[in-house]
Amino acid sequence: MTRPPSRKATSQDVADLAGVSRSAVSLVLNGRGDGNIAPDKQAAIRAAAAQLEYEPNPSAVSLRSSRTRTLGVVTDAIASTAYGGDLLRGASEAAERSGHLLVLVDTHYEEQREADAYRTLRGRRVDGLLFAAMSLREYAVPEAATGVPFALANCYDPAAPQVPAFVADEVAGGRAAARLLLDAGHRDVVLLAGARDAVASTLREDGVRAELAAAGHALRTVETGWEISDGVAAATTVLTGPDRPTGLVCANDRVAVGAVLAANRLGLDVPGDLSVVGYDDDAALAAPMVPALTTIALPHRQIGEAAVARVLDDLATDPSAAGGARRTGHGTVLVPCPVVVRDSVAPPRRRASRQRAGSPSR
Amino acid sequence: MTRPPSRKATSQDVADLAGVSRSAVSLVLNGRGDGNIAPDKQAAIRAAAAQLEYEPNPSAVSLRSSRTRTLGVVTDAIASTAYGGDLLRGASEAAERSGHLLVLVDTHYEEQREADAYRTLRGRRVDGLLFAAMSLREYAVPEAATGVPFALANCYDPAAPQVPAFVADEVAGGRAAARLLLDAGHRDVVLLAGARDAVASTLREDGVRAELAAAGHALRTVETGWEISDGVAAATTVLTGPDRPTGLVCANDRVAVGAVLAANRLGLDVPGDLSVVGYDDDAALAAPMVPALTTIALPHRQIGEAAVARVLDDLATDPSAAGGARRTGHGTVLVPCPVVVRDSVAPPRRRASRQRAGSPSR
DNA sequence: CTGAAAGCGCTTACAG
DNA sequence: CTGAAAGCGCTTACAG
Repeated sequence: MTRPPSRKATSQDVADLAGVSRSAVSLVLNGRGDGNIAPDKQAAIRAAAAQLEYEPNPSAVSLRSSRTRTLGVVTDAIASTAYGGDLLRGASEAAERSGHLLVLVDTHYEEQREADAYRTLRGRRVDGLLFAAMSLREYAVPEAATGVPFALANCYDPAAPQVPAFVADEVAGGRAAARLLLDAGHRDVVLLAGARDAVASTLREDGVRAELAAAGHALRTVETGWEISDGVAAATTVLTGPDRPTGLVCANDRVAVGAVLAANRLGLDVPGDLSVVGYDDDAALAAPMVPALTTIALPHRQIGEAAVARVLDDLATDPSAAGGARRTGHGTVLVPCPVVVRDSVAPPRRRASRQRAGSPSR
Repeated sequence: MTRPPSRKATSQDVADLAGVSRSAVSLVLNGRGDGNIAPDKQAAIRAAAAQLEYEPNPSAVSLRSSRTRTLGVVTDAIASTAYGGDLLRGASEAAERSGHLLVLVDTHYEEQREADAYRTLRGRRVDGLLFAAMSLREYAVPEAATGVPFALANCYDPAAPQVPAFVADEVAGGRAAARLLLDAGHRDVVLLAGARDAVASTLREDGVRAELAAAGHALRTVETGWEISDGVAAATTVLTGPDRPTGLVCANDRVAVGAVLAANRLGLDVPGDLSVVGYDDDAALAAPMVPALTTIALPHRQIGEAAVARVLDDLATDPSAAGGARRTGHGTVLVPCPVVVRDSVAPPRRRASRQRAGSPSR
């Protein structure tokens, strides 16, 4: 009891207090007491452990087990985006449930840092590895990431389709976005498509086009960027041009905000004169927007959860995994995108004459 | 050389390959070779280490040194916000520079999770601890956070002023925001103040008011929330009421976006008819907005960096810190908020008659 | 049913 | 200048 309070108790301290050996302490605290240790001694051990607030030294446990109960997460920039946090949240909750902790390295898109990140993490002897992308993209799994259970979140490697990868079902999301407008009665839809070099925009466009086509309608597409300003510019062009559409599907919520902004500046009301569908369900933008944005959510949290679950599963399945996982072909899994209905979609107003600019509807 | 490639090399492997003892390997690789080990043997050891890609097992090192080279970060929700990422980025870069890694636990504002978070992290024997708040607030340092170097980022404990705390200088930020408008020639300024219960809004308001007062002007204040929709509502009221101001200081960029939205709906141009200053320099909003928002940036990255540097410093200073830090009174440090000039502020238009709604200025 | 011993991989006195 | 030994805290065969 003269142990200074600042020093953490060891199993020896517990053994001394309970009057048993360290082995007994270990057995009991690891649930292998029954049949090995007398019940009263078990109770004494537990009591001593509780009194001393004993927690096994993880370095010692790791040294013995060659497991660190730690998962490495390398991300391209995910800690710097609002919805990236959701992915991390799903991941860390899944990890925590099984007693694992996440160690995060953010590379901010710098190639050099990425190589270092894997090296650092492997050096730390993480039990598994994850690469999480800020937004959907292709990703070439580097050599440094192999030899340990590994999964991809929000990205996939076309050259290594057997690597477990968890991505949003963007095509279905695009279909859902179009369906929202179709169900409200829109026929005349333009897609503010985002940047063409992003795979998400291509996939979403495929979905929107397919759904519209199935209903017998053509789709007009305008390539944009991903920012509010891109939405303003593109929407201004579309809304002042010929054949003004009654509905807009936007590449993401930021573009949708830009579209609303542009509409307002032109004296057009959303959703009265124009319906707008966003994408992402960005917490800072979609719900708080006026009008609140109807949008397609990205299942980032589930993606994070599923990716960690997979790594943990591989770890449990393959006892030798910590030293070099063998993976069999499993491939990419598509996680559905929930539809979030709010206030930016309404039936198209009967097209009479062009709405007069300058009569804001509220 | 028959070592399977999946097994990581140990110092024994290196010693065998170099033909020396493990001690020699340790000495050389830890920079204490000179004067102890013959130069040619040193070279042999380094070569062997490189060839085997030897990396010391961190569990073994930790067990011996009782240092994990790991810092625990508990956050209230920081991983779920865009600018929270900046804080984490600053923190992890500072940590990395000295060979430390960050382990992050996000509590999502759940009290219970917070207690668990500290417990988990302490159980992992982190060398130091940080609490990082998503936005400026007071924070009662819990018992579980003591006994190890500790710092607060983006928050402070009024009951424990000696705890190192790093926060933005919001008063100076508020002054700077007002100064921007004053310098452009505005006299008639309204503050869309955010929620009154937040300490940031109070501090910013003090700054704005002080700067205006020093110039001989009064300040009108409207309490709002923090979201786009709050900005829309408040700005609509202010802009349609008597004594329409020529300049608006907004509690944050989201409110500023709402203010611009409201102005546009009323047919008012920003910055032609109304100047708007934001706060936060939110990456998704400020620069991409149309017009790009002039705003006051939050120095989140520096805050994260400084907090980690402080913990690391305490760790280095106090050799017994890992087991129970003794801290002397240091208190809170204010980090300045940079001014970011973009396009949402202009000189006030000579007040003639009210600008006609419905003539968008571009 | 229980305790003594070995060993995970490292570093640091301590002998030679 | 170098190697053998001890020990960090744990768990798991292995004797008793």
